[in-house]
Amino acid sequence: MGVTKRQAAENRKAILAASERLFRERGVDGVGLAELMKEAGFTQGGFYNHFPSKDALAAEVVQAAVGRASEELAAALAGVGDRPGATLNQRVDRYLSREHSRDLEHGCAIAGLAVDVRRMGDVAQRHFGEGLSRIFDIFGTIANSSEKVELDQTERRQWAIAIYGQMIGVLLLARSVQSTDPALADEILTSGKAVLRNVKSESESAKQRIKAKRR
Amino acid sequence: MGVTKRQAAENRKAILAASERLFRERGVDGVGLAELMKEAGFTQGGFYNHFPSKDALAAEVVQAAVGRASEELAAALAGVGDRPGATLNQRVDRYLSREHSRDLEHGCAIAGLAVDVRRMGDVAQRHFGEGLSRIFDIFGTIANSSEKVELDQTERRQWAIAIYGQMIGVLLLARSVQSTDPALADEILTSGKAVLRNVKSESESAKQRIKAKRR
DNA sequence: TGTACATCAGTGAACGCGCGTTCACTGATGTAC
DNA sequence: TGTACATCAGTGAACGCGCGTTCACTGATGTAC
Repeated sequence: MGVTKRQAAENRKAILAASERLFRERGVDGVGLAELMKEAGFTQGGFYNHFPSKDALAAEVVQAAVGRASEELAAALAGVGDRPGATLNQRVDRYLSREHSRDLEHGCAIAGLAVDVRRMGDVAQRHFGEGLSRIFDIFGTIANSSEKVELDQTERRQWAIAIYGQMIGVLLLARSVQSTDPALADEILTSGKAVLRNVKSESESAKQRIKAKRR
Repeated sequence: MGVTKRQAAENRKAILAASERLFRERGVDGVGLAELMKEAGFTQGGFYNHFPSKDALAAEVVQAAVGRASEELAAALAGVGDRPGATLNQRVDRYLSREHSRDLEHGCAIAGLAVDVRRMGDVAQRHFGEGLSRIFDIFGTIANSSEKVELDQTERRQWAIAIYGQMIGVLLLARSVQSTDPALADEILTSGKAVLRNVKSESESAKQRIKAKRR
């Protein structure tokens, strides 16, 4: 229909954004290209002007989503961005909030894509792994906010992996039942928050153990 | 072809078993009925002699899988079954082992189905929720194996939810990258085990916090 | 700056294919007498 | 116990449908002169 290059680039972004929403909600196999293009505001045939295949789209969606996730985390922990200086406790409370649990489309990209990425192509999975590894490093910078035990970078990563894993596991369990048993979902979130409360002290024993294991 | 009632019942079980394997590996949307029936040793048309729809099959697969999971857990913790008296540490080590991480078809049903069940019908999701809740209660019985802090049944559930959530989250993160970055997958599993080592002491602070919150 | 033409993002129909489901048919099993 | 018939698990072809992908076409944008 004739469109400026700038407009075409924006349309491409619209397709990526629509795809991410739909893929998170229903999985890559759960959405067809026709619906996906309609959601972005276009007709089916135009898809291949922007992406060589559905698989390539999925890979780019993953790359963009985890890239954004790691940037947002870095910004939040640096005290800049729209939520400056959020403490770890606040982060946990928000992460395990009912709102985040129910917002599949915009929530944590790692939790939203972790299982599905296993069924995407290798390129998507590599992008995911790179983002995940970055996030572990960034998240690990919180570890030394308690002074009782100081961890080096490798140890901080171990700590980050275990705590981040716990947050994701609790979130995914809550999501798995929230539409048919919201009370159970709430109980799961609340229990996770109770145990993760004051993560600094919670993780002191974890830190001790990491230290002990490395000697 | 004419088959005894006993044989027909066994064939039905074969369809369920094949479906569970394929659904865990590729998701319900990732497998067609033709392939599924072939895997079970039959032709496509016979499917509807056993199940009213693919959706009903998925629901029954979930029910059977989580039912078996909770029974096995109960048996293991009671010190009977083929792995009598396994300590919690041993359980964690096995749960976060490379072998369990790579055995998608036969491993923990909760971890294997948690995300997919969200996209199945309500019946499947309700079966999952019931099994999950049962597992929390059973798993919670380990909580009092340390004598420092005694928890009542409600508190033990909170503890179980958080620890089980951590195990599942770490496992799912490892699985998400294991085919393209096995080293990262191993690092995730190892980190999870390091932090969960001696879960009794790890969870002492969690228990303290649960107690403190309830007063 | 104005004209002529190539580019290429968009449309919408079509492709072959596999999907979930239905159906007519087969023939050993299971039942009624 | 033996015969006649109903049942129903299994087969394999067919149904309409939506899938990912391809294609001919359109027409404003972008470029060459």
